[in-house]
Formats: sequence, structure tokens, C-alpha cells
Amino acid sequence: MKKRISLKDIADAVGVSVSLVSYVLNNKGKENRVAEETAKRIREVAKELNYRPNQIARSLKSQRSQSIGLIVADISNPFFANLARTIEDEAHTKNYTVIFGSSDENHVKLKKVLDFLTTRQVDGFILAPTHGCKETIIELQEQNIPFVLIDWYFEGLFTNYVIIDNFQASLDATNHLLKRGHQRMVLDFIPVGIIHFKDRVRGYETALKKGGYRFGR
Amino acid sequence: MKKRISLKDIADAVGVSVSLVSYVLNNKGKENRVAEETAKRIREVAKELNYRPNQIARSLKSQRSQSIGLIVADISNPFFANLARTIEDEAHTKNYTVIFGSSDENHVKLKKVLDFLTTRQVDGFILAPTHGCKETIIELQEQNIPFVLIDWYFEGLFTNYVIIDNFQASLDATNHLLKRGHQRMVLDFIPVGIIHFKDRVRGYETALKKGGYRFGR
DNA sequence: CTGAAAGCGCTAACAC
DNA sequence: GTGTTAGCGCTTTCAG
Repeated sequence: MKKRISLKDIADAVGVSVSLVSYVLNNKGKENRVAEETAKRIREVAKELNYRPNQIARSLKSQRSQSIGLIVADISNPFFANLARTIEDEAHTKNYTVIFGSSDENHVKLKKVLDFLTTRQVDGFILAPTHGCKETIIELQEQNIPFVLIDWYFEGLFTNYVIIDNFQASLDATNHLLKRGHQRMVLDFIPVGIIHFKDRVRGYETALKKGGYRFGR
Repeated sequence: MKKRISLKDIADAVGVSVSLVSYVLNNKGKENRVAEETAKRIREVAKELNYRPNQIARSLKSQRSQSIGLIVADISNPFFANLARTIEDEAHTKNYTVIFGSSDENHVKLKKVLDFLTTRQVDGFILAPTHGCKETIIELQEQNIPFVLIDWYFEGLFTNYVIIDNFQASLDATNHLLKRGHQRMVLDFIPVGIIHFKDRVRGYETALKKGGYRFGR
């Protein structure tokens, strides 16, 4: 039954103070002029004892958890799963961990998950908004927790977000169809006033008008 | 710029000690006979100030991070993404958070991710082994970190694992084909000595023999 | 019924 | 060059 090794264990083994060990293991030894010999001993013992820093303690001190919360509608949805993978890779290279949560497109659940992860002190969120979550987003802003929205944004709400260019995509799609000679088409969408649907309608309409076609609702 | 609210903030606001606040907010007030009136005040103020416990501090004290590491080959693979979702739901109900990592079926990367998450003090792992990771698994055991293997296990290694019944599945599949009148079939598999492939061959062979058919390699 | 204080593992300012 | 100490936010023992 091995216990986890702490800085103190190393300090005791080498016969120095914890702070020295901390300095050396964080490579701050240079500036603090730690004796090369001591540094070497410390590094050796740390390795021998298989020391793993305790990120929790570190986080408490630094006030940064080095983790981000990823909230999507459903992590088992391929679109989000792919996203998750990319985010994971990027996060890991920056020494960040990613904790995920699914909202099921339900703003009540979204809030619950957000709260859950906030308690875990995530440093920020990447989240896919759900219908009706505007209030929650505003609260997030007020709490000063960094976040970026994906796949969706709110008109009149100043937030970071990354989405596709719905207008351009719709424009291109319509033009593509027109070019192939299709003149009668219908744009199907959910009429809930969501910004990206508006953009898509606009793209569709623009392409039609530019081509000299009729646009009706 | 709101700062995060701590127990001390509440204590100061109410005019009591932090310990009292801690008791009340953890519902240990009953046993410790906290005055109903005081308890009420504390709860009110906590709500007003929108207090969120700091799980990091809690973890440092309790030595449990309330999080589990999920390591799969690739989180964007639908099989694993589905698994992830189920695990997430279950974990959240138990007040556990799940941190994920992908190994890309590479045992070197697996070890790296394991190490990364170990530093974060996850309480345990759910992991899909990769080829060649036996050594790493043994180290995990030696470090006394709880884990359960999924989709794969090692012969001669005493670990928890959850897999499908490869033998039965293969037996059923073979029987199904035989029943439909298919007598010439071939079982294709990767000959790397992985336990579940062995089981599948065994199921296949058993079905064939039982049916009185020839089994050759 | 309530508070003081120690300690979880780590960092960093400061002292020697 | 190295050690002491305070403190991150919380829980919990022990006093009062």
C-alpha cells in the first residue's frame, strides 16, 4: 500500500526544506541559486520516489484549476464528440484538462451542469447554448467566468463565440442549386428566431434575388 | 468584478465563525445543535451571496477529488462517445466529474495521459487498454489507484474489467449463419493474441463442431 | 451552542 | 544557498 509522495517526503529524504524541493522541481532553481549538487540530489530522489505533483494543492494556491468545462448538447453526438477530441488535444498541450457535461438541449440542465462544473473551479467554459439559456449566459458573464459559445450566439449579447458563417453557407448552397438549374426550392427551418436560422434565410434570399428569382415566404 | 465568495465571507457577513457556516452548509447542524435561527441566517446569506463551495479546497482536505478519468482510444469514436455519455450521467448523479483523455491506441500516449490525470488526483480510472500497455497497467496497480478496464482484459492479471461475452457472441453469430444454411464461412481476426479474439475463435469453433462441421485454420 | 486552530500539499515572500 | 512561514478554502477536533 504505497502512499502518495509529497514534497515533504522528498525534502525529508534529501535532508532539505520543502521550499527548496519546490524550487528545484519547478525549475526555479537557477534564479534562486540552488547548489547544483543539491538540485541533482533532489531530482534523483523525486524520480526514485516516483513523485507526482498534487495539482489540487497547486490549484488551491494558484487559484487556477488548469481545467476547462466543455458543455455540449450531448457528448455522444458525433458532431460534439469530434469537437471534444480536438479540444482535448489542444487543452492537453497547454497543460489543461477538460471536463465535459451534456445539456440535452435543455436550459435547466445546462444551468445545473454549469453550476456543477463551476463548483469544480474550472477556469472557463466552452459551451453550446441551448434554447432559452440566455439568462444563464448573462449570469455567467456577471460571475466573470470566461467562456466561449459554440455553434450559436445571441444578438445583443456581447460574448465570444465561434460559429460557421451561416449566411455564406446558405448563399453558396443556394447558388449551387441555381447553377445546376434548380429554380424551385424551399428552405426548411425552425422558426424560433434563432440567429443562425435568420442568417441562413438571408443567404438564401440574397442568392435568389441576385439571380433574379422570386423569393416568397 | 465580483470575487468568489468563500465561507469566510459568509461568516463575516453573519457574524459567526467559519466553522459554523461549514457545519450548516453541510447539513451537519443537526448533530451539532446549531441554533435554528443562526442556521437560517447562514443559509440566507449564502444564497444571497450566491455561494459556491470550492471543491478544490474540499478535495485537498478530503484527499478525494470526486473525479474519475476516462481513457479511451478516441473520444470521437461513436462507440466510446456513447460510453462516455453513460458514464457522465452516472458520475454526475454521484457527484463525480469525468475527465477524459484519448490514447489513440498507443500505449506510450496512454501512459502519458494516465500520468497527466494522475497528477490531477482523479480518484480512479475507467480505461480501454491498448496493445502493449500491460506494463502500465501493472504500474497502476502498484500505485494503488483504482481502475476498471473496458473492452479488454489481460490473462493472468487480476483486475476489474467489463467486456462483452465474446465467446457467446461469436457462438451465436456462427449458429445464426449455420441456421441460415451457410456452411462455408471464414472468421477474420487480428492474430495478436488478444484475449477477446481468442474467445471469438473459440465460440466459432465450438458452434462449428457442435453442428458437425469441419473447422480448420 | 459557538469558536479557535490545525492541517491537507503546495508556492513564494522574506529572513538568515 | 537554504529555511521559515503564511496562506489558498475547507473540514474537523477540541475547548469553552
